[in-house]
Amino acid sequence: MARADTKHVPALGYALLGLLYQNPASGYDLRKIFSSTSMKSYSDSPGAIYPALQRLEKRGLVKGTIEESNGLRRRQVFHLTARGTAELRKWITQPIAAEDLTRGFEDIVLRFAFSEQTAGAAASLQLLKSLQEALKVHVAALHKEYQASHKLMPTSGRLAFESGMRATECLLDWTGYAIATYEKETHKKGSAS
Amino acid sequence: MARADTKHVPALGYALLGLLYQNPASGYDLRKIFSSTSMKSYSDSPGAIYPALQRLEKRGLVKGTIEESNGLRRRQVFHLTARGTAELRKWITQPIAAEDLTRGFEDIVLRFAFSEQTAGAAASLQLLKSLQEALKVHVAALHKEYQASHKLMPTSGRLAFESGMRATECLLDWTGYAIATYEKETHKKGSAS
DNA sequence: CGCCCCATGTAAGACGTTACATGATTGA
DNA sequence: TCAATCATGTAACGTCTTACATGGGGCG
Repeated sequence: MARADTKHVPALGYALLGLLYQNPASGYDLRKIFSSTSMKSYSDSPGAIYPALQRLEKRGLVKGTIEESNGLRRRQVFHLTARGTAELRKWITQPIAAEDLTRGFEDIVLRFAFSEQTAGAAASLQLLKSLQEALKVHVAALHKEYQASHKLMPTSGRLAFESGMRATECLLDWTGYAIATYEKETHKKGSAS
Repeated sequence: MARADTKHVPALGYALLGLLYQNPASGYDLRKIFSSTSMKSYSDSPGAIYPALQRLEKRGLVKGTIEESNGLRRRQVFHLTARGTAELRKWITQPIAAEDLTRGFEDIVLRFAFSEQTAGAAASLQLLKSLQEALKVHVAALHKEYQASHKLMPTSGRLAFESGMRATECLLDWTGYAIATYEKETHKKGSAS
């Protein structure tokens, strides 16, 4: 049994963990999820998924069980181990750092997507609020940089910069909407109990 | 001199080409641009940039000239070759495919950012219109998928999906704004000439 | 002298891409 | 029988990350 804590797990690994938390699945099932749903940002190629599952198994985060019964070729169905659940939860509930925003928002949105089932609605809400604060800071920094440099840029460069600002502001708006959605739900539950 | 046409150039390579088109620069200069401006999505680590420059030079897309004169350690300043300019222009002006939208929009925005200086305002406008059409199709597909699956998702999953839709719609809005900006400029120039 | 900035580079390892290989079953 | 689908895997290759190495110059 290998240690799971020291080594870095890449984004694809967490995507797999999150899906396996919902239902146990084979590599082939997971590939189909990536290729058929809008999770196309993750690779559905066998050369990515099967080695990734092997690594997760080596680290003790998932466990595969061979399913010989059915008529077709043997299938190996993976499910999360306790360590896998813990690792997933740790990834999701960790506080949002400024660096998390520098290279795209996909990882954070993925964390949020899995948060409710894995760590509960309270954790989802906390994640959203943390993200909202981080985004406010980030948007302010972008505006500052824009003020300083927009006059020096060609039109296409300036517009490209604006596209990044708009995308960030759009996500910030979304956090407000998502927080409102969660607070409404919590309120309903609160009044019902 | 190696052939430049057959092999794939990664995103970092194009980012370097685009920056070097604007001004010749050393690896260190380029690293500073990546680390200090909002182009932080590209790696500023020496282990990424120096090998990338070597590869570009091997392919004949850039040429480095050593600058021994100044007091400090030797600097190697790179500039684009004719082939490098051609490759950059080819990358920027190629039509937008549906797959270009599946994994984030960063590459396309980068293409647009460099388009005006490299290929002219007409090319920028064409790129925007092509992007606008592709995004319309993509947004429609996302809506369709949402209709089909949103009832089955937990709240956080549904909201995460919505965040992706909003981001895409936001970029679509931006294309409209950017096109208007360019058409206004063209109009000005047109009436002035 | 020690430390930081300039400036370039390499080595080990991890990860993803592409392409290929294998093998069973179903259906035209 | 040929193709497609199910299902798993490997090998070669390219690239990125992390960490280390080097070496000159200025400054306290």
